[in-house]
Amino acid sequence: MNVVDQNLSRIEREPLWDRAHTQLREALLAGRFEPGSALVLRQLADTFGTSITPVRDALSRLVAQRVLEQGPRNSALVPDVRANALKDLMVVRCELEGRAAREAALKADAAGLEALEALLAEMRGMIAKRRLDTYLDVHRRFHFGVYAMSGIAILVEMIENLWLRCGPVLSFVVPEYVLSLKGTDHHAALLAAIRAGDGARAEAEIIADIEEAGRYLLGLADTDGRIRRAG
Amino acid sequence: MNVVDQNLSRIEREPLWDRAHTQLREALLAGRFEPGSALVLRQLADTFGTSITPVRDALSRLVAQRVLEQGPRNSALVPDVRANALKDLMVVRCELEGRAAREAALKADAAGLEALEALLAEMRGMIAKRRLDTYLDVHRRFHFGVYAMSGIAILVEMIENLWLRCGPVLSFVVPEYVLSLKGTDHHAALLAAIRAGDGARAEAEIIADIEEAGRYLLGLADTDGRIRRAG
DNA sequence: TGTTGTTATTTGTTATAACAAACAACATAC
DNA sequence: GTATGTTGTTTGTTATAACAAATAACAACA
Repeated sequence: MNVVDQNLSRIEREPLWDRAHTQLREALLAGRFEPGSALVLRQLADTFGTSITPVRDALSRLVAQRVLEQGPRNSALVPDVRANALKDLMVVRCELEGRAAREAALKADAAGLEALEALLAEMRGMIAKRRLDTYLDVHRRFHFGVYAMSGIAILVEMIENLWLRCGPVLSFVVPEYVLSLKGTDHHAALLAAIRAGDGARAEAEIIADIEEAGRYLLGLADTDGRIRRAG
Repeated sequence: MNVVDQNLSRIEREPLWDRAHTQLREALLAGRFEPGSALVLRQLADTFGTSITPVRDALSRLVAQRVLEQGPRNSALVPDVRANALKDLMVVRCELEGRAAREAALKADAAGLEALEALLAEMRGMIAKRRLDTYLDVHRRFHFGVYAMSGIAILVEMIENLWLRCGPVLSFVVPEYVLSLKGTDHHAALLAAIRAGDGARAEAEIIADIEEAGRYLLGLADTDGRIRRAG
């Protein structure tokens, strides 16, 4: 078997548990599962059209990654991120993403800066055109573009995990929030700081960005600490 | 079935995959697997006396936690932590453990401080009596005692993962290293800073502790970046 | 000698069935 | 009426077999 065939078969023969893993992750992020509800093996197997084996595999991985919670009887629960948990997640995010931004400022190269600039412009365009559904995606690429610039793979990986654990809550920042931001564009300031090689300022900007969004989300919480979509 | 029986059955009926997961984790930490080697399902199933199903479950969880690496054909590989990877791990450890120490200084209570003091004394005693095999265990309890004091569960959990990912390398700090430390006792200084409520100093001490051990381990690396036991 | 094709073995993946604990609904006894 | 026991259902766990891809060993051929 030659190299071409190898690549072909590698693409078309993605394991079923991998597919299930990805689909579950996306559904989580999109908020298609009710927080606190249990994910049932046979039920998911039906919707995926597979046996329970790959589903069980995907769920156990998700639980191991703390993306899902472990309920009684080793069942997998959709995490319900309350105000308290979100606050803790934000603390760790500030710490890790702050460090990543600081490192990025030290290691920035021309090509990387240009790519980030393009993403920033794209974000601006989407806000201007009110394309808020796709804004989040570009926003995510911008953030992780910065983190990847740190050159520390483990750091990026752990930040990805944190974003996943914030769950659908992260998507709540649109649409109201983004539009309400007039003066402070932390993203632009972050990029400027990185370009200037100013690690401390880059860290401060990303932390400001995270904390601002965090305060907004926490403001959405009711007395139980449950966070509801603003729209 | 009454409550007593429930608890009994809950204890004696730990899932097989959980057992395998724990045993594999401990073996990893103890360095009983050769770095870079593949963990084979049927082989491990034989040694555990089970079918491959629970073993597969345990391995997939370990890979999801990044404690094991994912090799070709979705096989699970024993990670071989080289100098480069260790350096990155240390960066993230400094960031997270530094923050945890800082928070601990703000939230310390009398009972917790007393417990930490006892652990510190125990560590001193073990060094004095050259009981270096059990030293590491107390050392670990001291560190995580501090982190737990932060009150941020997510932070503690992520630090645990980092320690696991450092793998057997962490155990290399004994015996030579600990005995070579004369003047600087970062652990005592850390505890003093926490007692004084001085978060910045607590963070500085834990970072110094991590970086000192890191420098020692990096000094053990050969030209390939492979780290070998000093003893 | 070096390359190629074939076969046997290894090894992860998936479906399936048997199983056991937990849960819910319902009936029975006091 | 409340408590208790029974039964059926749900649901995660485990063993097993069939499967497919990769690898290794080896034979055949140029």
